[in-house]
Amino acid sequence: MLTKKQHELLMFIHERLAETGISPSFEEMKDALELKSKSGVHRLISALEEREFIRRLPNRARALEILRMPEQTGTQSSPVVAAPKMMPVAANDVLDLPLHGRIAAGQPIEAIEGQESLSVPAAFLGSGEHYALEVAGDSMVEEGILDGDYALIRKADVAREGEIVVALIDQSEATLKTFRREGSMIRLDPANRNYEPQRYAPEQVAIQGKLAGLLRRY
Amino acid sequence: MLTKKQHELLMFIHERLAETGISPSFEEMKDALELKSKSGVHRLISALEEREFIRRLPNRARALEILRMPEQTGTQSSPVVAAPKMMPVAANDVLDLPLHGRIAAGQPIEAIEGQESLSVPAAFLGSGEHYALEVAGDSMVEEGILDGDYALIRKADVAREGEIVVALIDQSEATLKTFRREGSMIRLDPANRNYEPQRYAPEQVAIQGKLAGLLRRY
DNA sequence: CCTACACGTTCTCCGTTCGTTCTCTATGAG
DNA sequence: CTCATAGAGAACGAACGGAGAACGTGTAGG
Repeated sequence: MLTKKQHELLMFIHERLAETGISPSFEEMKDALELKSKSGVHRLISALEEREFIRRLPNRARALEILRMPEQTGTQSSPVVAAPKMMPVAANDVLDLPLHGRIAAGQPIEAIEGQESLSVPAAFLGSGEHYALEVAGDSMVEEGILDGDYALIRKADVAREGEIVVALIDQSEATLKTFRREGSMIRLDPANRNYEPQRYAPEQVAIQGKLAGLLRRY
Repeated sequence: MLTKKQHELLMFIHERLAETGISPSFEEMKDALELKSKSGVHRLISALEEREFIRRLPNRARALEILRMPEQTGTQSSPVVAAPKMMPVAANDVLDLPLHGRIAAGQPIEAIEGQESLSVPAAFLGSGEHYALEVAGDSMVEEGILDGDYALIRKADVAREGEIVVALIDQSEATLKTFRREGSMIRLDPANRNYEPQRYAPEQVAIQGKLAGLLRRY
């Protein structure tokens, strides 16, 4: 799927993201690959984007996001049937997302007994690994996320400004909030006037995924 | 399904991908199969592609991707030709709902050219006939229904107090609103302070369905 | 508001790698 | 025999990757 340089660059980005949470600039990638010009980096990035390994916001600085890593990472969780070996999803299929529990403002995710799951058309999600959470509480009502909705979450450990994320605070409480940076701090904004934004040091916050979709039943 | 050479090549690609995450070039495959020309490789690759074992980006270097492996993993159902017989909906299936268009407050449904459709897990809907509409506008934001969401509608011609319905007014304008009665009149309530409830005589209003679900993509 | 700075984007030029296509030949199955 | 599969070899063009420079765009500071 990838050429050596593309692979090398992807690894570098992944490393940086894991370490600092900030994506490298073109300049930094240029140095890391020992190039003397950014144009090559640009082409590599475009190739990775085309192949859906990364995503980015055009004209935004350091706005890279990794969607998946090449092969290896046996992270796939096909819990129901004895997993074969993570085929890339045939585009027209249904995915059974594991329903990990309920998520509320300020409470840990309640584990759901008996591993339920939720079927979603694969075409509805991007690539990457996903899971589902039932939303509890009204902290995101102003974003149209209501109590009882099912949030479809794409696993990720970094987030960009303004994205809605599942964040684990102090390794104990998981919450669904809008992610923002404020200086060196991280701010998690609810979408409900009755609740206050919360500020944390980066070490306190672990991103567990980003909101990728929403299902509601009436 | 595969000839010996095709199988051999597939195995080689799979191995390389698992080990390095980088797909082999034609040159490398040529060597691995102990050929002296790339043309044979090309034909093998084409055969594998045709049989849907691999996928690739045309004219891109090292852009191979394995879709499945031969035999064992009987999980795959040849996606294209499959399923001529599944009339009764197996509970774990996807339904393709016709996407009839966009619906806004106060405008007729815009027909969508080219009959798109939206896949939804059958389990997610109750019984009955359904279709989908894309929501336009913000008239239902306070119910958590946002611009761009997909509303899943169950066909119906009557509604009960408080249900959210697709209503056709004077045979011309379709709108998504909460259904209420007020004396002998019908009142359609938006969920947005900026808009006013509207009152109609029963003859003016034809119910076209009730809101049964909602999908949103982020 | 304006300016500077940091970054991303695009272009041209060049050499290398890689995929594509064509022609001609060989072999085994039915 | 014919047909499908497979191989050799060569010619060609497209994509890849690198260098260097110029140009845009967002953000922050004065």
